[in-house]
Amino acid sequence: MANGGAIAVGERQTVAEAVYRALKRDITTLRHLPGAALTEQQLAALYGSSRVPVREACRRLQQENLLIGRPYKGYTVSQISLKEIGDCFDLREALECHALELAARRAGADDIGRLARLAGTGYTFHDWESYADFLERNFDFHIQLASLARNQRLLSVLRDLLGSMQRFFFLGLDLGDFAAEMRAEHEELVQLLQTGQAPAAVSCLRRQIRSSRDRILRALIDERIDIPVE
Amino acid sequence: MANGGAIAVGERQTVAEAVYRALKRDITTLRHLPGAALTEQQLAALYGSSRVPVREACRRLQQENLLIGRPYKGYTVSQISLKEIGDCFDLREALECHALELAARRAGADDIGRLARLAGTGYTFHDWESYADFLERNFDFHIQLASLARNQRLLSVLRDLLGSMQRFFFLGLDLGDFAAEMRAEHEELVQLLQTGQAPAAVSCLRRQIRSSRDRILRALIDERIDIPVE
DNA sequence: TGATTGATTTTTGTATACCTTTTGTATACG
DNA sequence: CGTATACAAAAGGTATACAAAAATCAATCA
Repeated sequence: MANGGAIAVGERQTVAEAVYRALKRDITTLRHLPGAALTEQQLAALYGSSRVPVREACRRLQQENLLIGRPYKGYTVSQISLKEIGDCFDLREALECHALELAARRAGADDIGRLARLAGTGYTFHDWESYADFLERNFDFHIQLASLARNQRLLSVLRDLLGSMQRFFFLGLDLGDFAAEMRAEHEELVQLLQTGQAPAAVSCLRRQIRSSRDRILRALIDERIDIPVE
Repeated sequence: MANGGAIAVGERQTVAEAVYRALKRDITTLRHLPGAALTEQQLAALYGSSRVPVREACRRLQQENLLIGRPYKGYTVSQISLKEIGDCFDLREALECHALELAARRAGADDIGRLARLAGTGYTFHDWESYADFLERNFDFHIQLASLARNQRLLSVLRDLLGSMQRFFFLGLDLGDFAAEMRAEHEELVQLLQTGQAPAAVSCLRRQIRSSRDRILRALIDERIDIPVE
């Protein structure tokens, strides 16, 4: 389930919320490419509303670092740079590993069971539709993992961070078939948690996050995708 | 905030930005108490604008966890609970300590010098005006510290987090005179950094953050301030 | 020829009016 | 007496119109 923001599940669907979701989806699935220039009017026409809900959506995405708005100039989809990928993964590692350390002390067996059910997901290589689906499940897995720590604030920060990193993964998925690899990683992690090996689980997670970063970077280099260093 | 809400020189100031700053200041200085109900109309009248800029400010503060808004219902100033204080300090410790570990590897001498200049600040006990000033400088100190890590994303997350924690400190300052203590802590930290003792600096920072949390919690208990557990 | 200035255009910023949703209340009905 | 329903009040949600700021471009002057 997407619900990327800190919004309650049963929330009423307002136009602003719909535009936010649609725009975020189009950014993370690279329909709006990094660096693309967007104006409120264009977006209002594209998503079929007036400027007001569009504006609200843009402001939210701006705060999530997916859009950059400049006064009286319009919005630009954030660039993906090597440095930004590195920064995000570094922060992610710190947050998730810390969460997992807490989780090992606080989580119950049923919590871990719920996690296990989210672990076994994959995707079909070159099936563009299945990417979005997989990324959503992968997102849920990591959020569920972090929620074991029972720290709402940490969870909300991680939600935003992972949300803004989705498009990195989207880039990576199409450049190599990692479905089996990632699935195995998830299951290994769950196994370690279920058998109570907390420190091993943390270093396992750390290893996985780093290899996830390296997969993306390697794929970018191999395919000669040209993205700015900084 | 440092200049009492006056317009910074050379800085672009829209009405929405002004309302945002003013409202945030009034929330962090406890002029709007936790749990207070606010409506867009009230705020528009209070800050002298129409509902549109107020709305934008409220959305930003909502995303920063200072306001809670429910569709068609209005806004509520976020409650301060013991659990939330704990969560925030825990997250802060993870973020700042991680930043400091990176900083020790990446910072130059001039960076640390800039930090040293921000360390030596205090406040006057029971001088309400000096609290806001001190908190602003303290904020700058910790942001400057984290910026040594050269991770923009981490910095931006920490900014939001510390911003939403300001009112905790505001509560704490009025309940005890910690000016000298905090100043000494800052200077000890700078000293360790200048002499290149990275691991000692990290554990020093960790100790300081925990004692900051304990000061606040102890003050709340001593003064029999009644805040919800969760 | 180059720079400067002023009009024009583009785009966001703000105010206002109106719509939708929610909630509370009063009244009628079982 | 309780419940249901309808209506009204309150609040945010949305659309539209207009203002203000910034960029652009052309015309003019040194």
